[in-house]
Amino acid sequence: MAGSTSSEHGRLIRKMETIAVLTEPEKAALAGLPMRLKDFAEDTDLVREGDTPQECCLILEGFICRYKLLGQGQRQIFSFHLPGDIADLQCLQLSVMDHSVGALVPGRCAYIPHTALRELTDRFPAIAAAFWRDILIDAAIFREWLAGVGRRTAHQRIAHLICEVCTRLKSLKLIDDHVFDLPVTQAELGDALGLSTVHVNRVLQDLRRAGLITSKGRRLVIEDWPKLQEAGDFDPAYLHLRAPEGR
Amino acid sequence: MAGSTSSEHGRLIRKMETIAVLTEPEKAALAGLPMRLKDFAEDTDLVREGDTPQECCLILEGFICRYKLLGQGQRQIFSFHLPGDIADLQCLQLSVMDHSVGALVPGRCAYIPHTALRELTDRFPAIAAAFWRDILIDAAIFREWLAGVGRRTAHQRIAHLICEVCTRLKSLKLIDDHVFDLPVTQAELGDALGLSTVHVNRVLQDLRRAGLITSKGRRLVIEDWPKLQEAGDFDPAYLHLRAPEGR
DNA sequence: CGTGTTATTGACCAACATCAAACTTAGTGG
DNA sequence: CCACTAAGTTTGATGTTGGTCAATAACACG
Repeated sequence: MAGSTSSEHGRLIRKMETIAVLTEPEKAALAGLPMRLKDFAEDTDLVREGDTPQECCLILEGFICRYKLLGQGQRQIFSFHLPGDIADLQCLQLSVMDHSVGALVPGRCAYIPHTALRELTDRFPAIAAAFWRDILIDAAIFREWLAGVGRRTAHQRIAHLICEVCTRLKSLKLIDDHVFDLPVTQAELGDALGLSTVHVNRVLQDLRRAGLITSKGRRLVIEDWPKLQEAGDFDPAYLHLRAPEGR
Repeated sequence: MAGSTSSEHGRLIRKMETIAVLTEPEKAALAGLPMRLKDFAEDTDLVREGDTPQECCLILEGFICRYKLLGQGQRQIFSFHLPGDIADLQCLQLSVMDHSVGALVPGRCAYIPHTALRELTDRFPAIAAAFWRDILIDAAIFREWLAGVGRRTAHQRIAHLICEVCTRLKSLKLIDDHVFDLPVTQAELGDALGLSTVHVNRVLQDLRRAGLITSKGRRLVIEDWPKLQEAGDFDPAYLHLRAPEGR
């Protein structure tokens, strides 16, 4: 815990700052958190339904999702997570996982012992509050997805998701324009949005044809943000971002 | 804070006990919470999207839901709440509401000032933890609904919801068999499950014809729990109930 | 260059939506 | 106790979104 902060801890601190204002001692405490680093391959489960983990999993690099397999072998993806997110913060309070956390691309994460996190939240109520906020924002995103899958058309859902990911990347300062990687297959998009792969493909083509987006490989460019936002009925209020996060 | 506990506070304590073990001092503190009682009529909003409440709303009597209106005038219901639930616990941390809380039938609630709740959570970490747990369970229910709307058929979704409500009522000891009131119109069921009213109606008829349920008015009887549970792909694990809650 | 994964296409189909009307039920007031 | 009314439920006919299946084309990688 010298003066310098590792890039791993920096990721976490930057993320925390998108949801709360941190004092120097709080940042220092975060920077002192013990971390067990781990590289992971594509399609690895970082945590699995039924597990009772003793550590939380901070994403450092990559793109991961939370999901559950249903009775008939179908999959529902609940959320995507970006570097800086702690994907299983919930297991601090709910010991047994009711869903899994899986990597969509190779990446790197840091396991942080529950004991260290508990000590941190005991010493710094502001950090506890920030975690609490984070979990609530998580839930707000579930609600928004629920609204999408329940009541929005396939076109709206896909446009909405693209807007959401872009907005979150910007708030984390991982990008500053409307160009980013969406390292997700169309099948995975379907599992997140409650659509078939084929339909995802067709809708994406529509959005491209309409000039709202372009994409080569996983690189995605939002060509017309206002129209995409409108097409997706997207209002970022539910993300509860601290800073105004621009269009 | 005499020895006796009002029935209002009792409701809250009973609910809290479904998610955590409480000591006597903790129960006493809950019993001492200031409450502003209010009766409400059907179709009233108790809290509205965009509000920044200074009180939380504890349900004492009735059946309420959280919902959001979407761009095209459609409605998505996110959750149903039973007596004992604090429907907008989240506004303790996220000041502005991103959705509304509405009454489906006349009932009664108690508004509890945020200040009192904050003082409580400061003094009793176990209560803070219980609130935290409650919010996480809330999120788990959103995920389960998301999985339903995304990947389950209309028949599964409806069966699943009936199982869920019954299970939660039992955990709150508001019923002890498989008979209960579901004071919700078919239109409202549709808004919760992402279905049209007409389709809800037809599926309910199917479930009745198959002998899984019967209903007269809002009174619903689960005639064949094992089959209904199977039809709904229902596994109560996601509710994270403390006590084993019956078959 | 193969080889496996992902994207794209086409033909066809099913689940569920929409629209509109009729029927029930539960209140309400006389 | 009986009309009257409004809300909710049920039914039928018809339409559409999006699913399924199966084949082909594009890539990415060793």
